[in-house]
Amino acid sequence: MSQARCNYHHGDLRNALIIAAAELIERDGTLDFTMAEAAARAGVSAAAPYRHFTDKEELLRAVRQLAILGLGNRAAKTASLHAGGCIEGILALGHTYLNYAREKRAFFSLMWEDRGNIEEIRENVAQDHGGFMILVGAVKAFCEHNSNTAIDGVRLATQIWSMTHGVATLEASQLINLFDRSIEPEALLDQSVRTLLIGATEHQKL
Amino acid sequence: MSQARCNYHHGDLRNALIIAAAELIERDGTLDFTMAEAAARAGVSAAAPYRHFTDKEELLRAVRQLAILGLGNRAAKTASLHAGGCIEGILALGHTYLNYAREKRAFFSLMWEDRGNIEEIRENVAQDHGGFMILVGAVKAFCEHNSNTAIDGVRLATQIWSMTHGVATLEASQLINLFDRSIEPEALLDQSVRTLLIGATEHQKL
DNA sequence: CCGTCAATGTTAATTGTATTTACATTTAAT
DNA sequence: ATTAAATGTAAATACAATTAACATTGACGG
Repeated sequence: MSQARCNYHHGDLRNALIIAAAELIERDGTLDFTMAEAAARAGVSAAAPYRHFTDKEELLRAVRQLAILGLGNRAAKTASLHAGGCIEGILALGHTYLNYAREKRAFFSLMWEDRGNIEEIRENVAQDHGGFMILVGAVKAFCEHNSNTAIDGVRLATQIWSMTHGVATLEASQLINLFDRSIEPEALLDQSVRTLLIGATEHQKL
Repeated sequence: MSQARCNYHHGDLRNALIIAAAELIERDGTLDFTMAEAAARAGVSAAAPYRHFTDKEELLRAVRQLAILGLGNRAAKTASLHAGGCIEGILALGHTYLNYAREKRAFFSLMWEDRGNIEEIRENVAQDHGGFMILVGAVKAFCEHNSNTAIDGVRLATQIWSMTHGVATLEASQLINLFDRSIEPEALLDQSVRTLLIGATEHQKL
């Protein structure tokens, strides 16, 4: 049943198509694979995908979910490697994000790409919850370790996410070091995040 | 000569097409206008555009330049309204960026969108020079006013750009306040930028 | 002023890809 | 076993980009 195609029916075409699409995106580094290509890769005819997705958009959205999940998983793995509350864990999450943007450029951009359905993106990102919540957890732990309970963890995490997202997107477009070749994205990000964290706790002390 | 179409020849079709495309993008909020639509809006046949652009990509790139220029102009205007060296001027530049991302969502995303030609984006952004350099100028002035000449202005400006870009892109996707409805993008950005600026000068003092 | 070329338009293909239609095969439930 | 729902297939369709073949215009040398 969950076997590959025996005969006429595929058995798990929906997922096979998502994977095929992901592979094509990965291979070409763009989102413009054709439905027929994805179908062929899954071993079915060009029209078959329409039994599972109303259109290419919907398939793309499914791949997007996969991409978001993928980043969330990496984040979880990274978080597990660091003691709670230490600044290094937070920095490592940033590196994970940055590396994902580099290694999976097409997926990364797909995640945020507006195909006229922003609500969809919000749902996906919120649904996952994993990625961002992992960061929130790490930030809150850091604040506690620094006797700072007044500043809101979600707010500080949002600042850090924004910073990281900015560096990652600019880096993905090879713009981050456009005006200064010597800038290294991770170093720049680390320094910025440190400043944000320390700044947050210092303001607290005032 | 630079008049609108008298008869057969348009006179300035290239620019007319860029403007038509920009209008369509603005109107629909997406990049998927058709060449025929743009051509019709410029009052010519569907094939005419190909005398001026090898393909839709090239037209899109021209619009991108326009978009980058547009942001640069806004930044220049903003900068002119503030005394050099004051932190408010830098914050105002951030607001300008953020507003551009909101008001011209499709243009804004077009600026960074990878259509397989990243080098092109780099050239456009570098060429303009205006936008980023305005920020660098403001940051350097701030550093001087704070007797801080050791930290590199370009580097600090890159941090601020990244932060701003992150907030702007997340806001454009309506994600910035996904986990905390009460977050206001400008306030979050202001706070972050202040922290980065102050952090930079304080580290300097150590 | 006239003839010719290059530039720029036009209309009518051509092509590639998404999507739909009409029909076929399976599966699953009664 | 029979039949309805699900899932495939092959053969249209529809649309948008792009190209081809032909037309008009303006500039320029004679």
